[in-house]
Amino acid sequence: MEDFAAFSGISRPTVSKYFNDPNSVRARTREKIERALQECDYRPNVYAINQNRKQTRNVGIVVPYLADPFFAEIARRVETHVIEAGFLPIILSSHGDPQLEIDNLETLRAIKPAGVLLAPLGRKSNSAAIEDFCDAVPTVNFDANIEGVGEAFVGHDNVQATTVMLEYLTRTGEPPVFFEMKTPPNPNANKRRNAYLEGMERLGLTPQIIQAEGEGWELEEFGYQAGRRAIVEKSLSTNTVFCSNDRLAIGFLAAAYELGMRVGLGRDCALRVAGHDNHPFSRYTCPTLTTISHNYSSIASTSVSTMISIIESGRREGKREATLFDGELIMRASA
Amino acid sequence: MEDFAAFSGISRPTVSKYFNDPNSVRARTREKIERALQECDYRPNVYAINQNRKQTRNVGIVVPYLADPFFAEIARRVETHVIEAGFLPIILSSHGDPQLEIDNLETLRAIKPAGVLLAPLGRKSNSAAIEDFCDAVPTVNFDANIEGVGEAFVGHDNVQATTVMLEYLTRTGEPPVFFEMKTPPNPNANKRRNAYLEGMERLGLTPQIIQAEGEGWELEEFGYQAGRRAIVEKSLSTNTVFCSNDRLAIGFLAAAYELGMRVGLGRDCALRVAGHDNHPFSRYTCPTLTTISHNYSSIASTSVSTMISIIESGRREGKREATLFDGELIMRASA
DNA sequence: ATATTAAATTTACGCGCGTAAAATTTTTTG
DNA sequence: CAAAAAATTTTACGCGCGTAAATTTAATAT
Repeated sequence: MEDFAAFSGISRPTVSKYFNDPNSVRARTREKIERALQECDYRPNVYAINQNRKQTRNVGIVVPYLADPFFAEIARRVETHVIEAGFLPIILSSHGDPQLEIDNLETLRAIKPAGVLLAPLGRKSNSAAIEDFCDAVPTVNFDANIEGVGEAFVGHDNVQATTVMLEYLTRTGEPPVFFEMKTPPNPNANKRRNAYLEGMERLGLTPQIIQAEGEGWELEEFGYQAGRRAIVEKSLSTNTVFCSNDRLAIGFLAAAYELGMRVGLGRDCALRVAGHDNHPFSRYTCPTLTTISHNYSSIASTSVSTMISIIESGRREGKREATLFDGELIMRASA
Repeated sequence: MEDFAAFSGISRPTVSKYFNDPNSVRARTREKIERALQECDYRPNVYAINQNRKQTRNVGIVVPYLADPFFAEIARRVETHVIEAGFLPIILSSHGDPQLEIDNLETLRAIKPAGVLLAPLGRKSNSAAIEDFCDAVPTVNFDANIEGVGEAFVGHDNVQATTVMLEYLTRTGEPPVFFEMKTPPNPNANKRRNAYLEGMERLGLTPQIIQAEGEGWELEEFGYQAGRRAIVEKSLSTNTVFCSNDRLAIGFLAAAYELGMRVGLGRDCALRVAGHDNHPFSRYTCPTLTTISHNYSSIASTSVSTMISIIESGRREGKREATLFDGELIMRASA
């Protein structure tokens, strides 16, 4: 930088200031630096920068399972907002492994991020270790709410969304059976089940819940197995199935197809199937999947803007606010 | 580190040596440091480390589209190998955007990685900029081969794989029509088409190619549109469709389902559909998709080990070797 | 034009570590 | 046991930058 500053005819501290924020120097100075930059291909050393800055411009983004297109989609949107805010996003996936989740947070701690956006695994998360991390680094919790994690929570209103779908299904046909994991990986599933139960009670209907066995993130497989079983054993009390999430629904649809059960709205159909999440693949299932979409765009932008305001204000509020966005019914062919 | 070294009773240079490689210090010294470490929760500053090291332990991994489960899967495997080798993986996705691909390489350049594993976008890649990057950083090219990119290439043998599927399809029924993108995003598609054409000629059969229009990575959508059209207009000369990749096949299956065309092997089926890639979702399509799998595991491990050996030997070979792994036929219900 | 304000410069320090060389201690070998 | 080898310690430097304080220069307002 010394040499580059000499070359550009500007002092090193001013050049340093320029790289910190190009708009913080006079226009003529900026021009001179940028002209020199085009001839010199000099770039400041990030390690030296971050060693001396009080705060880095790194922002960590941790998701439970990046190979799931749902999380890939939300991570992509969050990443875009982080870049637009002038920060450097570092995306890490926990691959469904609680230990890796902690390792990821350790990795992040090492790079001293200005803030972190964390979508935790949920039930299996080591919440003590996560809280410990949140004490050290300003964190915004998103997607799966874990009390006490982070300065704020931004997510999907599972109760509203479940209720909307429940009303739609009951208005247009038989009331739904609820299909979910027996031991769901994250707390959203519990909120959805409870909303189903309360909704059915409110409507004066008898609820039925079918639970798929399985541990891990192979949700399509669990949905397929349990779906197949439910169909073969004729354990569904109505012709309508409301799956706790789209991945289970995808597995259920595969089972129904294999068993020759026609799924959809028509009179020739034996079954209606609905999902939840508006998974990127739900548009291409057979039949296309009726589901409820998260407000991906609002969740991503609010998560990031909340994070930025915490970073910039520098204050860690005592109150932890939870912001929920309504889901949107996506009517397709399956229900 | 000064303070921690004093606390542990070991000199700072030796502590530094320990963090560089715990096995490089005497066992008793190591024990003393690790005992101190349990009480002190000291951790070295990565920025100071990387500023002074001749080489970092960072390894960049760049994939064209992480929201595609295929790339998520391969990236996950590569990542695991990189961690096992004692390096820190940095995964970046180009999100299908050539400019972002270049930006990602710039980001990587800033962190001075020991090496980079690059799966390029392909046709749209700014190959001049990529070559420029490869001159500066030891790079291994994987998945999509672009001549001149990187020190080595590791990938899938598209010709062998296509040939195997072609033989399987012709032995078990009518010869396939080839279904692909009109302007495929990467060079693998061209290899597959050519292998199809050569294979058909060798078998004395008349090839037919149907091309889907579209730009970008919404392959299911393009497959759906073109598939629907081909079925409606009855432009398929046989009852068998060999899709250039599974995502197109997923779209094609959606079209066939919607139009009431039963897909599969049985006598009651009107159409056979095969894919290529063994996409993570191909197990859950309706019907399940017959396809050809990459040797994911070998491709990932060989990419990484090639990279490591280049890093450790320090030499940048003049010769650029290409390693191809055979595909494996995955027989499922669709063909 | 002068006074005021804003920006740039000069000078200097220190971040936390890697690393090198020489001196010392400890371990291994014969 | 002495000699050789290996590991550690001591001492010292510098990486490339952020940043602070005091000073000088340039831009703006009166």
